Amino acid sequence: MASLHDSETKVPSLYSRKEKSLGVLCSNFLRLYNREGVESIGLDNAATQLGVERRRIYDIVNILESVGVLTRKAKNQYTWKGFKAIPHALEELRKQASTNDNLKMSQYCSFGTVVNENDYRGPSNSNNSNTDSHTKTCGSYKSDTNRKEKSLGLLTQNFIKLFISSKEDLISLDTAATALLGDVHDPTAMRTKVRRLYDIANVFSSMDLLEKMRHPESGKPSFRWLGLKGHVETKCVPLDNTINSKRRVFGTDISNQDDLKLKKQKMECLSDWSSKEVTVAINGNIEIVKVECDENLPPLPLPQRNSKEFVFGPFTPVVASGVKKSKQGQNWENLADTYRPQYRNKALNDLFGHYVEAWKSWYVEAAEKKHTLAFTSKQTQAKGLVVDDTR
DNA sequence: AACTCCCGCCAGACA
DNA sequence: TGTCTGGCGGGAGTT
Repeated sequence: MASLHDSETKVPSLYSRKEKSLGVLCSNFLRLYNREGVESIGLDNAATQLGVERRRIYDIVNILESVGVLTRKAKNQYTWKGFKAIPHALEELRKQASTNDNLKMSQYCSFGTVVNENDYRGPSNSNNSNTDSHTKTCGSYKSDTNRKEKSLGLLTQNFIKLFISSKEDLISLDTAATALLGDVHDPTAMRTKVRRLYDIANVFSSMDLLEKMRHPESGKPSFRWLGLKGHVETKCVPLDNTINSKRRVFGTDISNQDDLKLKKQKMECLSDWSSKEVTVAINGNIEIVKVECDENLPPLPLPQRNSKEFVFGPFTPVVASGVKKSKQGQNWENLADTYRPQYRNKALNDLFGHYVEAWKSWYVEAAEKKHTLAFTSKQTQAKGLVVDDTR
């Protein structure tokens, strides 16, 4: 019996699963709050503004909190710290990963014992004394600890630590789940853990902290840690070839050299985040550029305000190949004809392409009409002359 | 078929 | 007791 939910009877709906993804939600969240003047975030407000359920906001907030982007202030209230807080949070994680006695750094770390009441004081408080309500007094501590051990925030931090301390550059979520679960061989637990890792990975991917690709050997979907520096470099696509972007197309291969280079970067990400200079690709050349890394660190999802070379955020267009920086007196019509920004966001790219095509066809149509009009007016003029002639 | 991950139930914490 | 928080896994969409 066909139901309304049968695919055959489904009207082409406007519903898009992708539009509801945590990654997209995170991008929207950051666009909403990652700007000057934002200090406090209300969860209700966020949910309303973004048009999503509160439950989804908790997911985003917990993940962002674990990398220091915001901190819990009170019930329903968070303090916006911004991306400038990420370096410090990651440095803390790196320290924890390197000093924690419980960490067993074999091929992958076992994080099953990372958490104890001393280690985990809530996602964001690696740097504070934590008077937060997350820290409970003895009464509910035992049961709470168990809950905390499984929290998304902690899982996020351990996930990051896994990348930091792992010898592997690419880690599949299965591998990560196994490492994070310890010796548990429960398929249900595995599936649950992988689900959560997908959530985290989507958020980090949208922030360009993480990159998804296929493992060259196993062919399995895997993730590569980019970090902030990787982020900056990833954003700066060599102008001579957009395909050379560090952001690979899903499933493409990685050369060993790339692997080595990026692995090196991975560690540099953590030590150099406070650096005032970063390496960027400008017009195909690698250049050192000064940046304000602290309070003036450019907001991630917003287009760069000062530098033309920096490209931040998933919606920022990437300069197409062969297009040099605009010179004075440039032929803008030619530029419009040859230059099409390559939006990283496929939807935007498609949309832009659509508008370009529409504009072109409109232009052609208009030109034709103009031509026809001129032609017919000439004809009528000529006819008029003829008529006059016949008069 | 495997991968991906949205969605919302529901239990525990909190006011 | 009502509300907030968020772990969890079913199952639908995507590849």
